[in-house]
Amino acid sequence: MDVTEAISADAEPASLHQRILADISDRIMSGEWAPGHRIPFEHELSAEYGCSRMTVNKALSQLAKAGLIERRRRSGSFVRRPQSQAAILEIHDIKTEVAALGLPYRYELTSRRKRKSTPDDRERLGLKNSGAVLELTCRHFAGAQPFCHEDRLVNLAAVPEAADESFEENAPGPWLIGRIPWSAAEHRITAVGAEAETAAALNIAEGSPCLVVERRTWSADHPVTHVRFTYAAGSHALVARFTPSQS
Amino acid sequence: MDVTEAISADAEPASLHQRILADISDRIMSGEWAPGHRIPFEHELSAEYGCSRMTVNKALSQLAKAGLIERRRRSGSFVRRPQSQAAILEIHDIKTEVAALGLPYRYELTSRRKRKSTPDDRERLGLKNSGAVLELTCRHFAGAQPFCHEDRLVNLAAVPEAADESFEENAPGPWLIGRIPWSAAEHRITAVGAEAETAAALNIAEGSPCLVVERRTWSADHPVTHVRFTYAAGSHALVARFTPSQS
DNA sequence: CGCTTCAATATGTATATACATATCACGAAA
DNA sequence: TTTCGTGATATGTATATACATATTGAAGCG
Repeated sequence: MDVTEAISADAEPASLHQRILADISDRIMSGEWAPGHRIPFEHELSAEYGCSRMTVNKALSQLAKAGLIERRRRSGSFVRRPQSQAAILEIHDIKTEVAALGLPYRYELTSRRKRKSTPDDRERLGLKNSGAVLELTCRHFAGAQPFCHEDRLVNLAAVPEAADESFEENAPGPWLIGRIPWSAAEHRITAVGAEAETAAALNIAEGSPCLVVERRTWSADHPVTHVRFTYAAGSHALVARFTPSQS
Repeated sequence: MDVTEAISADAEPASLHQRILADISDRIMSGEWAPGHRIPFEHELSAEYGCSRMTVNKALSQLAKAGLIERRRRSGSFVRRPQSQAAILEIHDIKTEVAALGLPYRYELTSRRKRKSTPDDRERLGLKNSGAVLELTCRHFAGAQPFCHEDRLVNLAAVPEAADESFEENAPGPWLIGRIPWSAAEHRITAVGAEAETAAALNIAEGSPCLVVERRTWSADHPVTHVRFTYAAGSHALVARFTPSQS
């Protein structure tokens, strides 16, 4: 969640604890209360606003969860120095992404192989035991041009139904999303020079710069899938919205 | 942020509302409660757990803020379908990043120019009015090799003190962090082929693939800085942790 | 049959109260 | 002077209660 959620600069928060929260957050953002500053005690704020301590507590607890302040028993609450910046990266469906460009979308399956997992596969999936996996490569087109090359490994132990799906019509990404609730995932974003296979798939010169997004997904501690998306440089940018700090 | 914040799979949450929150979140994650499912009413849960409605309310409110459920008056609370996947991208300080590689860190200022903002500057900063800006370019080294090229624009209207700082010793990033509380930022991650200037700065061939991270920062609606970090491909990867759904 | 009205219901917010818990400061004992 | 204990203090959690508010479903009326 974004945890912070419209924390400041709102028109007129309806509820009292939201107003208190916004007031304090504004004073921190404006620099009036610098990092390290002790904000008034709960009982002081409750007196100031003429409300109960619980109401103030609700506001301060949310500020603490948002990482704006730090609460210390017996000492009070203090403005925190934003420490580890965290950005919220929204991962869009490729189809909608292409649609946003105003171009017609097309999906094409390039290859589909079922096999016993190799050590390399297990490495990619973060799998310990051997088992069957499904490797899919495919292309996503924006108009006539290939937009994205996808190389995906699916753990058939976690998603046995995938063995019965051809993926000639449906891209594996949306198919999996609609089937598996996931609890965790990990992204890795890098730049590479295109290798022969992806260069051919994307219709670009070998060695030309590409953006690579790798994603590993777990559902309840079981590895589900690993996917590597490759975009030609310039065709794609990842955009992230920022939120100040997180615990 | 994370609102979500350690929402599930914890050892043993101390407080009751945290336990309720974790229980529900687990049932959603496991798929037991599919999207659209109506979770028990507050009064039912309070009966089940033998606690007051306020305690249940606290848990459910947090789940709603985290985006896992949707609450509707008179109807109840429903499991939401994760819509836009969002990943939390942690942005680390370059110095600590290099330190994590076990290499000695060095910072070097390449250029420093103060000027009236050009239209291009205003475009980069998202600035309407003209005003003075400071452009800095610098390099971050990991061992003997240049690790990152930084090109930064600082809005002097928002940070006048920056005009008096030489930035020969201190990198502008940490300097700004310690001075300006920010409320929002926007990231853009792309891949490019190195241009002449950055290729020279990074000691790589022109046109070789690079990862570019651009960041625009606001403090209380005022543009503060725009920075473009360029890393040679292979030297750097952005890693993001996933959280399911967000509002 | 369609419209309005109304009451029932679940959530949203706020209160006063209570006790738990971590921590700091001060003073007593070694 | 150092160490230990003890009380004061601010936050953390939970409760029972109250009323506000949005929404739904059903009753009542034209």
